[in-house]
Amino acid sequence: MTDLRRIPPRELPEETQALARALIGYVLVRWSAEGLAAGRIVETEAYLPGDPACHAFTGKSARNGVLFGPPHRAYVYQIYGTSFCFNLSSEIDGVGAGVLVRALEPLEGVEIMRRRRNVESLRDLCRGPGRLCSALGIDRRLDGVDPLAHPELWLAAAPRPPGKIRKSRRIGIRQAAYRLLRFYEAGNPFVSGPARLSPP
DNA sequence: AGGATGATCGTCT
DNA sequence: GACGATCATCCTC
Repeated sequence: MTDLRRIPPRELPEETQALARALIGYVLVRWSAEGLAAGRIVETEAYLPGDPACHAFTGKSARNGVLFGPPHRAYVYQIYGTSFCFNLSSEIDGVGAGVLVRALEPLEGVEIMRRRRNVESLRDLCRGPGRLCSALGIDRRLDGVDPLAHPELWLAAAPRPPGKIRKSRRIGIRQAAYRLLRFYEAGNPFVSGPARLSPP
C-alpha cells in the first residue's frame, strides 16, 4: 500500500523544464465516487513560454486560460474529440506554459481503471495522455483545479526514487518537433511512444 | 514491431 | 471549415 498523502505546497519548481523533470516519480491520485485510483508519473513533456508547440503560443483563449494563471494548476483539454490531456501549468502568473503528463505506472485502483478503460492489459491502462485521463476519470470539469489543494485530484510523494531520466523529442507535434522536451524514466515499461524514441 | 486509417468534436480562423 | 500534445483497429513484415 502506497502512502498517498498530498505533497505540501511549494515543493515543486515553477520553471517548465525543471517541473517536467521533477514530476517524474510523483504519484497522481484521483478520488471519485467510483473509488481511489493512482499512478506514478513516468513520462512528461514541457511546453515552454514562446514555444510554437505550446497551446499558449497564440495567446489566451477560452480553452487555454489556465496556462496563463499561477503555476501547478490542472490544465485539461480535449483532443481529437475523443481524448483528454492532463497538464500542470508552469511559470509565474501571467506567463503561458505547462507540462503534459504522458504516462503513469498504475499503483492503486487498477480494477477501477480497468473498468473505466474497458481494457485488461495493465501495461496499456495509463500508457498515453488520453489513456491516463480515461483511467483516472479526468475531464474538462477538472480544468483549473489546484492539485495541491483539491479533494479529488492531488499529487503524492514518490514511493521510490525515480530511475535515470532521459530526454527525447516530443510526440505527436509538428511545431518545434526537434526540441528535446520529453522526459521519461529509462527502462520503465509504462512509458508511451514508439520504441525508437527510447534509445538504449 | 511498426505503419496506415478512421473516428469524432471542441476550438479557433 | 480546418485542425489537432490521441486511440483503437487493422494490416504487413
